[in-house]
Amino acid sequence: MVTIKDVARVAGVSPSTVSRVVRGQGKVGKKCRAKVQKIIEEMGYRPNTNARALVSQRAELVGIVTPALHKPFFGSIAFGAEKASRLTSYQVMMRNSQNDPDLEVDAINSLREHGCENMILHSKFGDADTLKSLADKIPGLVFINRFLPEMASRCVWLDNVSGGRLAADYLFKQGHREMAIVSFNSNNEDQIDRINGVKQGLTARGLTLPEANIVLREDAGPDVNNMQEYCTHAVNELLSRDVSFTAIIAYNDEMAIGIMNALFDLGKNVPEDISVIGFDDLDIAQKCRPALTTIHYPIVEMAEYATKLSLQMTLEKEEVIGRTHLFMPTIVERKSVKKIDVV
Amino acid sequence: MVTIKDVARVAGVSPSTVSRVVRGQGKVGKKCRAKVQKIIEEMGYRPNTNARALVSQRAELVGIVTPALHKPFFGSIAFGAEKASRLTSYQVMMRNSQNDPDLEVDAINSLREHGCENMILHSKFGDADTLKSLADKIPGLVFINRFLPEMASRCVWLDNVSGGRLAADYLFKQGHREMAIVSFNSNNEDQIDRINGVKQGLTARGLTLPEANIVLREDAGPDVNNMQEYCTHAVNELLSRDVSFTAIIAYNDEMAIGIMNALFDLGKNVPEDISVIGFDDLDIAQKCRPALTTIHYPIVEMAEYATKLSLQMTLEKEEVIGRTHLFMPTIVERKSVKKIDVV
DNA sequence: CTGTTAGCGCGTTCAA
DNA sequence: TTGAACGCGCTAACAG
Repeated sequence: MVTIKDVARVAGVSPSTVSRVVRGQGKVGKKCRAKVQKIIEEMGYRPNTNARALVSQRAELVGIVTPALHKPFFGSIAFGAEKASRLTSYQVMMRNSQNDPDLEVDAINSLREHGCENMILHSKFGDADTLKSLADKIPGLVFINRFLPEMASRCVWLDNVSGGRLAADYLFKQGHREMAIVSFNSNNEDQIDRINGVKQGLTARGLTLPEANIVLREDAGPDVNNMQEYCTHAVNELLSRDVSFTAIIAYNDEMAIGIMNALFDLGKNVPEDISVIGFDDLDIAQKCRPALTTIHYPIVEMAEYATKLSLQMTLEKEEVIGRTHLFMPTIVERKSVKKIDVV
Repeated sequence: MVTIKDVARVAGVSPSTVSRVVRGQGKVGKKCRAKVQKIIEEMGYRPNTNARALVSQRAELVGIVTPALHKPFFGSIAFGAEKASRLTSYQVMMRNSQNDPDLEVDAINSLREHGCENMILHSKFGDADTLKSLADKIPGLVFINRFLPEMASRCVWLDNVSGGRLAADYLFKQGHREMAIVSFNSNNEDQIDRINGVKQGLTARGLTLPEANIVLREDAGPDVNNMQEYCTHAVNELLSRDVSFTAIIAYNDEMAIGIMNALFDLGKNVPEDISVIGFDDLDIAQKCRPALTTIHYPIVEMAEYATKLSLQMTLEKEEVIGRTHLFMPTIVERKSVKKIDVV
């Protein structure tokens, strides 16, 4: 391993000078700089990041903590963060939290031991006080996909209410007047927002959504293991209630597909018999048949933005306060919603 | 930040003693150890990994380099590696290579600057010489999903030939006698192996696969951007050749789904009219309809194994040479293959 | 069993 | 414009 001393010796200068050349800072004579630069390249010298982190008390590290990286939604967060980091000299370090608040704290702490000051945290279940105390210690901590009013300027999140409204509006424009919702009932606030958005959209059109048209289950959250089973139960439940609807609004794409499958298994056609709309716009939404009409969640862009925000918070003087970072979803029209002629 | 000196001062001992307690090594008096331990916990002391890495010349880091983390297959590699790392004190650092050999080398080098000695590399296009010279410098470099004969003991890979054979065998048992293959034609050796496997399977049954039943395209590899378009073209091509077959063997699940969609768009039913079989067993395979019969690729287990292997190579004395690490695929039976009664 | 010393590679003073 | 000296937090070698 070639060190700064090696370069200095060969170049006939002091380590300090090499250091100045490497960092492009400080006054160095023109000729001297060129010579040192040349030798650096010849010897293939690369600064030791550990030594740097030690002396400067900051590692150029972006930490990512998400529930499970093999899920495309979270993989996209990692992808976006890496994309943004690559523009700088920062590296990405990651940990899965498995949605366990304790593991989450473990993950964060172990990242901190590495001098990681920049972190993107996807936490749905960590309690606000814990997160607040973490944020006080970690200057570059940013929350993705969660809104904490007391730390609004660190939150990069999506307007789920708008997403719900978008779904209701779109269905209305396609001629639908009676809709149903299949979602979860957990601590996760996203689905509450999405449902409220749907209700708002309908109210604005002078329509209402009967409570019987909403299917929720107490014992499940978005990370339920057997999604298909859950959806099959939910669809059966909905049909057994004997309420009327022409479209189902799903909590997300995964559920939408589970619902389409359940309907398929019951011999019902989507969208001919029943329309279905999703949320997230995962890859799978364009790969299933019928291709899923859904609400696009710009997660890669959000992760890139979150990473840049985090970097800005630690690198620049100006505080990024007084505003939050709210992204807007959009609708992606595909084939799972039928156009109904309004009489 | 609380340092080893702080703990030493409060405990009334020397930093070395604290160090011994922390690492659980060396001789420390029973009472002394207990006291130091208590103070460590009270003060919330955590060793600075950068200082450790600096002095020991090795960081406890597992680096992962894959083409693109937002794809579930690669996300699963990261997931598996993290899962294995979490059992130790190692952290995971990751980079996307975007299938670009230059970016790949960049990624590896920047990982090395962090003292990362353990790396899991998913490289399909890096040339053998480059990889060999990398391997000489990086003691814990492991290749996943690639076989390099000269570095066999560092390769954790899948028996693609067996996978192809498995597909052919299964189809044969379901009564199929005439099959078609839709795949790619790039430098990637996987598809060649898989096709050879299919041929082997058929040969063993006394059957042959006419070349006209194989559709490949020169200008595309597994990372083709518009998979659906590619599959639609491929299916049209196959049908226009007017060859006879009852089942299509796809290169992977993504293609299989593209093929099913193309058939669907042409008004053909899977599996009633044509059977389809995939490869990989991604999440999507069980979520599409008909659910996809496919060859299971145990990628998470392989990534875990690769990580442990890498750790073993750097931590333990015994060399892990003289054998390679070949995983076997299995078949997962779902709904996309029709059972044909053999007359 | 415990403490002292030295040094990992680097950035940051402060003198020259 | 350049160099020498110091210390970041820790471990290893040695001394006691």
